[in-house]
Amino acid sequence: MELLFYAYRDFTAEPDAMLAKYGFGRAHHRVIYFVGRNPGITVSDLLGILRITKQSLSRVLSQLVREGFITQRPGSRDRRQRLLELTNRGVELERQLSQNQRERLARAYRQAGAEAVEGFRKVVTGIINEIDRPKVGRPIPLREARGR
Amino acid sequence: MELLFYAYRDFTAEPDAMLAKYGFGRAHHRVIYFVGRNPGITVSDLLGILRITKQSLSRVLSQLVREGFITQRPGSRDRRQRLLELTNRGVELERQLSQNQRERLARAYRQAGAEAVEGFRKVVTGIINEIDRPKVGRPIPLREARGR
DNA sequence: GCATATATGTCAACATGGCTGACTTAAAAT
DNA sequence: ATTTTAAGTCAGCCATGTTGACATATATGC
Repeated sequence: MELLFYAYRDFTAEPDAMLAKYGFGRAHHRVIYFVGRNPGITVSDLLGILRITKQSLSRVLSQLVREGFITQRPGSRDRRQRLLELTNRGVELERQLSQNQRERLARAYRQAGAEAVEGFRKVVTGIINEIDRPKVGRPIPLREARGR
Repeated sequence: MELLFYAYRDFTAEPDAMLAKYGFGRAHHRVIYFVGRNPGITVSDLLGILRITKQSLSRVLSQLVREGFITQRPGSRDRRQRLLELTNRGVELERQLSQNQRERLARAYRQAGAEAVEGFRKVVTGIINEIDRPKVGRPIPLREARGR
């Protein structure tokens, strides 16, 4: 428990500081990250990942759209949906924000060795609620292709 | 990065829900947890772990003291200090809150196996800032014994 | 085709837990 | 005697979560 607290504290500290320069917070980072990983994701799928209310998401998402980091386009199969994607600017910001975290992980992996990384992934996956484990590490299937 | 997000999200969800019944939040949990792990810790050491301002800490700490979960007593060597300890009530709440997390970790450990756990600990430790790694897993040395 | 359900968004109000800045008190250190 | 340190307080701000109520467009089902 202690390990996880410290790790999360240090894992988020530097991106948080960078985000502050844009007037953004950690919530913006999460949205950018998951939209980047799942181009074309729907609002409701994003809500399901973040587990926040749509009112909370709306605040940060509309800011990101307004400032040109994310675009919305209607779904072709279901035109109620607004599929989300990063703009070039969004991709750039994502890259910048994650760089620190990637480097931090890369260092930790290098020091610990491949076998330890394997164990790390196993345990961390085991901490996640069983229902959500299958979707980790894979992009959310596009609703476009999912049918209804 | 994704793994860590999901794991932390699910790791904190249930304690958060329990805390809400007491009118407490995650910040209270952190204080209770670290005071429980480090009986007699000083306010400034606690601030150093949590990395928040004393004004932020004060809000939750004084609530916990007022409601009888934590006691303060002056340091014997340095009487400016207020050493923090859980009351019986505090211990009980800590136990309750952490039970979920301990069980979750125990399940993950059991499924992953001892070797994976070893790797998990190595990698997570590597994620933590180097400067703080030594103190993880050990109680903070009491200032009483540390001298000044 | 009409009724209902769904995807998304919006307004308003509130709570939690961060923050800064300014200032106080008591005790320790020099 | 002066300065530094440990702790606390007051006030106000900001980010990000919440609930509840309601609006709009589109899809779906009978």
